[in-house]
Amino acid sequence: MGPIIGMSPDKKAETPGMQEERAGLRGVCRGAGTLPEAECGAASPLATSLDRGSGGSEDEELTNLNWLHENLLQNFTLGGPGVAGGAQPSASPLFDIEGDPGAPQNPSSSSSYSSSQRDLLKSKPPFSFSLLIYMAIEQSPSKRLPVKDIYSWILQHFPYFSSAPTGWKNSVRHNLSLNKCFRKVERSLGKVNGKGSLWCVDPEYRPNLIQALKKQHFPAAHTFCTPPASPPSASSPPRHHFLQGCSLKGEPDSPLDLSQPDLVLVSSDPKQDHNYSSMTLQRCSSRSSSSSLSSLDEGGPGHARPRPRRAGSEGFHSEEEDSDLGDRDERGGHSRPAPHRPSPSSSSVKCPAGKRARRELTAKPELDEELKEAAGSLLHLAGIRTSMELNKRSAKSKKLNRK
DNA sequence: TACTTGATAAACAAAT
DNA sequence: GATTTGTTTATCAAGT
Repeated sequence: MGPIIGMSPDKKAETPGMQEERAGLRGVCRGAGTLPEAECGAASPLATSLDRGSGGSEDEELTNLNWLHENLLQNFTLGGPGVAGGAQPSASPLFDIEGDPGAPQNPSSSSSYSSSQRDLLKSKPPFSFSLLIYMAIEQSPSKRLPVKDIYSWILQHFPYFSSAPTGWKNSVRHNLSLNKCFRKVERSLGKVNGKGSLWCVDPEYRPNLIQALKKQHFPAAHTFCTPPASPPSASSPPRHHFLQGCSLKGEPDSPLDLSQPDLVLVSSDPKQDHNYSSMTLQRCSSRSSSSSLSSLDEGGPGHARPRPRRAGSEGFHSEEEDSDLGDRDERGGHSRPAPHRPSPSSSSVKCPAGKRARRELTAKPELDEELKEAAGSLLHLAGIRTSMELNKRSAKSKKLNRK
């Protein structure tokens, strides 16, 4: 996905107002989208272009993702009751960031938001479907949702889809099926209501998803900034209502702890923001063309190497893990078949049954805790590593820009 | 140019 | 039988 928009030209045409919105938001983002040093923490060695301040070029302004933050902020602070699937925004750090239910968090209903900002809500979300799904799932109390509720969540938070052709649902299902980050779990026994299974996030990939999410959301590298010791200053722009709250709340191991935007490296380089390939973190194996984060553990294009053992996915793990090797190696390590070319060996390569079997295993809560810890550790390590790496790149691109 | 990634469309099967 | 869900394949655009 390209930066900011990431949609095909025809899709650009679908949202003709985007450019104006972006232009309009530039002003907004200047004020609300940048990270004050104080918030990021002066001690952070990972300051990025956003933090570098207003010295950025016009081009940088156009390409920076601050407006995404705005969008995200707005979308995630939309909150509101009645999220399908039991997702309860108000109970989520994403929605009730500061634990203040009374806080005005609904920009769409707030007159303080410009029409362009509201329009932005109706523009195509700058998140891949994987991330949307991830957010939806993680927003649910049980961390698992049926497809239908994933639809609902997306619809509710990204009104763009309400008017979009229904193909997006197909894409959602497609992503769920193909993206290893998501796993299917059976509905709890006795609960026969509803079709299909529940979907949850594979803890193993949670850090990857979080990182990808952060990369899209928070280009400013406030990586590993410690949570602010003091409450947000009154001068903080609206955006920080989200961010600060995020960093204030936060159990370290909380899944999709967007309440910790600082935990994961974020590159300020727009060119990197959507470049999952730049991630050095353990990554999802490629499962398909549309598997987001799909090359996370590829080790390189076309590398059919054994996947690293899981750092802790026992929640979904079983003896099937053995077949999982085969499964994932076959599907992931196999890498993606050459584009536009049917894979002749697909019958021997694919192992949907194995995946199904694995997916049907339900997570064990006690193990899930371990997974969360493991994920947290991974996330931490990965964040440090990638941030340093990306900082290098950032410096490099800076050099190039000067030339 | 080749490759990766994400989006989209479509077809199909199974479940409800 | 219609709809929903899940899987798979193919194609395209954009970025590297």
